[in-house]
Amino acid sequence: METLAKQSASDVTVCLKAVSDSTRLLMMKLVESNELCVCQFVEMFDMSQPAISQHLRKLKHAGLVKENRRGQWRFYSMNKDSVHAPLVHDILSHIEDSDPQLVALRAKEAPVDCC
Amino acid sequence: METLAKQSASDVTVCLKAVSDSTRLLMMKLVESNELCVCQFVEMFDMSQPAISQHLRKLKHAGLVKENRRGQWRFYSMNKDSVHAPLVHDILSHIEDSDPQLVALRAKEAPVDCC
DNA sequence: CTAATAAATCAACTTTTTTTGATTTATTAG
DNA sequence: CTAATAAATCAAAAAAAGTTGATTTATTAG
Repeated sequence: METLAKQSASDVTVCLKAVSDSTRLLMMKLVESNELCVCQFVEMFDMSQPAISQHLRKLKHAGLVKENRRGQWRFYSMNKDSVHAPLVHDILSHIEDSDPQLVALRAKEAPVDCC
Repeated sequence: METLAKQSASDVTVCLKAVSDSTRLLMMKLVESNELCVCQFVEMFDMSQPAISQHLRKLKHAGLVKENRRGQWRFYSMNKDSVHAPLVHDILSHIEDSDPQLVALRAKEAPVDCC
């Protein structure tokens, strides 16, 4: 539990709304330690590209992830400078590493040039 | 941050969905230290009785609150025995006590026989 | 320049969530 | 028992969120 950097209830709500969807919650868990590109998310979650982009847009809008363009790819990683970062970190710490969904996703992690 | 009692990602999602609404998030904050009845919530949030009941139903369904009947009133308080309790506690700890919405709600806290 | 690829955006559609008004259930007081 | 009050439930309406297919933008490779 982060004791510093408390936020307003409405800021906390913004963060919770961004993360209260299982796709986006898992995205945050994956991106906590990794940088992933859109095409990798598409492969891992087996979802359409626009659907993945919309989820990433929500996370980016809430300031939870940052975008990094390299070549034709856009990489996403956790924005550790966000006001929400301590809260997100706390939330993610409640997910067990042995979680079956998470394990399955990581097993499907393809190389960047997957697409 | 609770280090014990980790949960599956889908359990965490259930908890986050319950709490990712500003009314319900504030309800949890109020109920963390207090026991409140439906009519008090109605007064404080200035919402219809069925709307309040539906929010409480969601929180109860997720196991976040427990109901206590006394006379014609039903009191709600945080369910500290829930698997989600440590996560909820962590989330609530990110809300500043000086939060204007929270302060306004507490100022409106009426006695139990308000209705 | 042209073709190919990655990913954003957009509008339409679908699904889920929230709110409302009406009704029902349950408890208390007379 | 009857009247009054608290709060749940229900079905319908409204609002918000998620998904899809098509299109656009941008970058890279030839």
